[in-house]
Formats: sequence, C-alpha cells, structure tokens
Amino acid sequence: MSKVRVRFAPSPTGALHIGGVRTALYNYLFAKQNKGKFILRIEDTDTTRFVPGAEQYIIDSFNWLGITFDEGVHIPNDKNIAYRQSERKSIYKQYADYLLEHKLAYIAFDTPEEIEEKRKEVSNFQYDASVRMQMKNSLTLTNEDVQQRIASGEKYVIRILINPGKDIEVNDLICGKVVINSSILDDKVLWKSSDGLPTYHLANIVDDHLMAITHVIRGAEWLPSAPLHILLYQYLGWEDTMPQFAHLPLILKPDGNGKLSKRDGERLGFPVFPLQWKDPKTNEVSPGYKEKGFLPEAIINFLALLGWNPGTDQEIFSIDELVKTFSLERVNKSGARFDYEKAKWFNHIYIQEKNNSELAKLFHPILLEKGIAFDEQYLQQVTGLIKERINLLNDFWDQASFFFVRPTSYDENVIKKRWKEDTPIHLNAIKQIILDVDPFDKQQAHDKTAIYITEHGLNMGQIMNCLRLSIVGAAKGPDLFDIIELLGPTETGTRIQFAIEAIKQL
RNA sequence: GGUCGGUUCGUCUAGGGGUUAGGACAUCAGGUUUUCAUCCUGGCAACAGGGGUUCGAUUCCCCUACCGACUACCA
Repeated sequence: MSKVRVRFAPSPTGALHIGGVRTALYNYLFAKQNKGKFILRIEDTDTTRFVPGAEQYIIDSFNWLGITFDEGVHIPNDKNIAYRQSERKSIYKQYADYLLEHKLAYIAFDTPEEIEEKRKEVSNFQYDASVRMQMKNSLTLTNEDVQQRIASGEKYVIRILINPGKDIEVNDLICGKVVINSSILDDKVLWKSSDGLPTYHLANIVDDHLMAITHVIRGAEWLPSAPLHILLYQYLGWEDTMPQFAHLPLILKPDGNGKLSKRDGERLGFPVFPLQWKDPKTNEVSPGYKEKGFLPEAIINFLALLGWNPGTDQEIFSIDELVKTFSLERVNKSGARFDYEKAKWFNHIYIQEKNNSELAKLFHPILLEKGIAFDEQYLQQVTGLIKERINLLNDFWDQASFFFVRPTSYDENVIKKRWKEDTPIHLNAIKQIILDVDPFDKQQAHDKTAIYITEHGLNMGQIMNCLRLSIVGAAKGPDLFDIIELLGPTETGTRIQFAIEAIKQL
C-alpha cells in the first residue's frame, strides 16, 4: 500500500470552527499513526467569500493546538508546489477540457439568473439529464454557435455530464457501503469562465490526485457529494489511485437541534473557536478557547473523544497515546452533542498534571494584565496551593487574588453569621500570637491559635472564619495557615488590623 | 419534497441473541477539609415505538416516528 497522505483543506472564509479542529485532529492522528504525511491545503476558489486573515488564523490556531503539518501553505518546499488553490489556478482548466473532449462534460451558457428563474418556476428544479436538452449548452447549440458565444466573451460554465440510472457505491471507512443512484445527482458546475477558477468539486479531486492523497477524512456533510467525486475520479481515469473516504459525524448543538454553530457559543456562553477571532467585516470579536483559559492538550483530548472512543474506560490520553490508539473503525456514525462542562473537566485534569513552575508561567499574562508585580518563587507557591481549585486558567485571579492584593471588601454573609461584638478582641490576640511565633512556623502558629480559642471557650468555626475573612475577604481559599505562611506574619497582622477597622465602620 | 445517514442514562459513550446493560461528565446525598473548592464513597438515571425471526431480542430483519446532513456558478 502506498504511503499514507492525508490533508485538511479549509476554506479561508472565517475562523476555524471547533468541528474543523476535530477533523484536522483525526487526520493528524491517522497520518502520524501510519507514519504518513499531513497536508494543509487552502481551498480559496470562492473569491467572493474570501476573508482576509482567515488563513493566518487557521495556521495560528494549529500552532497553538500543537497540530503540525508536513506540507502546506505555511511550509516552504523546494519543488515549488502551491498549496493554495488560487495559486494553482492554471492547473485545473486542462482537466475540465479533458472531460469536455471525452464528452463527459459540456459547456453551458445559462446565466445564474436564468437558472434562478427556473428554480422558481419548477419545483425541485435540477440541472440534470431530464432538463439539459432544454437548456443553453453545447449539447443543444451548434458548435459554431458555441464557439461564437465564447469568442464574444459570453460567460459560461463547464458542467459534468451525469448519466442517470446508475448506482454509485461509496465504500466509506466509517459509514460502510453507501449506494446512491446517479439520477439524483445534478450536472454540477466544475469550472466557471467568469473567474477562470474551478469549483470545489473539481479543484478538490484534481488536488487530491496530484497531491497523492490516500485517505479523505472529512465531515459528514460531504457524504452526499461523495458519489460525484467518485464519478470524477472515474471520468478522469484515476479510479485506481482514488483515495479512501471516511466521513466524520457532525458535532451538534448542546441543546436543541442541528449542528453546532457560532451562535450557539454566544447564546450558551462558550467559545467555538480555538483562538479569539475578530471578523474583519463586522469587527465582531468572538472568544477563543485559549483566551478562556483552556490548555491545548485538554481541547485535543476532549475533541478526540467526541465521536471516537478506544473501547476501554480510559479517558485521559496524551497526544502520543492518541496517535497509538486512534482508529477510524472506532469512530461513531452518529453526531455528538457538544458538552462544554466535559471540556472544562478535561481542562481541570490537565491543569493538575502540570507542575507548579509550568503552570505559574501560564498565569503570567493574567498578573501582567492586572499590573501586579510578583516574585516567581512566590507565584509558584501560590500556584501549588490553588491549582486543584481551578478549571480554567482564567479562574486563577478569582482563587488567588488575595495572595497579591489585600481584600477590599468582606463577605457580608460571613460577617452576619460569624462576626460578633468581641471578635476584634480575639482577632487582635491571635494577631499577636502569630506575630510572636518568631521565626514563623505554620504548625506552631496554628496550634497556639487553637489553644487560645479553646482556652477562652470560643467557637472554633466562628473565630477561624473571622480570621479567614479578615485575611482573604471571604469564606474561601486554601488552608488558612498555608495562606498566612505565604503572606508572612507582618502582612497577616496588617490585614487583621485593616479588617477590624473596616468592619467596625459597617 | 427528494436522497442518504442516524437513534443505549440529561450529555459523551461501552456492550451485544441469555449481562444486576458498564464507564465518564453533569446532578443529588454522605465523608474529608473547623471555609470554599478539590478529593473520596454512594445514589438517581438509558436500549425511540411497532411488527417479525428465535426457546429467548436492547442486540438480527422490516416498518413507523423522530433527528440530522445534502439538495448553489459555497465550501
């Protein structure tokens, strides 16, 4: 068997959708597993939908995710091969001409408006065998007429000629054998003279052939056009090297019906793009997983399991393990609903797996943004204390702000429930106890505080919570004496003082 | 409308002619942490419906329902 070569071929019409990321991931895993090549090809044959910056966004996204390519638009190659279809423009026409010569395609002059009109007149109008002899094309017009129209600059398209009544088999690696009758296919436009560019169908088949693609792994929305593609391989005489197809199930909305869309993310409050994306036309900004505080490894793991499973109970997979374990055979046929909660759970797991110094680095941007000066050693210690309490990197500030700034407010519920008239007296006493442990020792400070509380016949929960309140500002956070140790006795004393003053005012 | 595909806990899924239908997320309850979160333990919770085939169907076959994709000079 020839060497595995697969491709991811997005259209630069906007940000890379999470479903596209999964498609690319499965291609990547398949390529790596088979020691094959993974190619990034940009399918920009629709000039009207081209969005500047989209291609770079796609590349940036894969860089962040750690999904790498062997060939592609962003990788220089010495053979001077173009991986952007707009730059391969000159390649396609000859294949359309070949089809024309062999009477497997024909020239059609019907304008988009005329066809639109037909669609209004006739319900379920389809440009196919049933109507093509009533249309303006090289099948109905004389050769001279056709030549003259072309010479005079009349716009035309080249359509594939599909003979009705033939069963076409798609042997899909995931869906199995799917049989479709050619009668339901229309004579699809392959090439248009208006811009000299092929449509998706032609460009895709020509490029896959020229790039020696062995497996086409793509979204299930392509399954209905697979028969057309197979026909094209046959027409062009490339049947023996035709790639194998694998159509991936769709990613569905978390609620309701239909496939996941950008709007669902906005509506339900989660990203659908890897990186933040600013639409150059509308200036609308959509959040990305990165900005939300996700780790790329977590996204990869989550996406890998959305539509595929190893057949075991294992859920946590490194990318290397995925490369080893992944198989197209175990990809599901049915669509999978997107589950943001589970994505967050994966992220939580991956955060725990990082060591403190790695993780601390990921918090730098947050502190920088807040304008907080910090000591790396200190940050790493804080990280160690709070890491198990967060799901997203962005939860950091919520869980750790008090390590860097004094509380500016105190949780009213805690005050109401715990703060008594004599609380300040006892807190002052405890403050002194902590200050007196010199050099400071966490265990000693704790024990002496506990002794004080029992000796005075006080309620442990009440006093400890008030102490926490004055240091943290709320009833949350890691072990109180761990916090005190990091903050230091002096800062702790100051905070107790501040809290007593502030709460007195209330 | 037509073509194709799909349907196991709320969600992702395992399983497969005889199982207490398993796991994970979410959720609920206990425990730990004198806080909150984590963590641990446990609970709730599913084979879309109807016909076959069979001693026996969630599993195989057919039909129905529902869901989805596609049906462009878009990809």
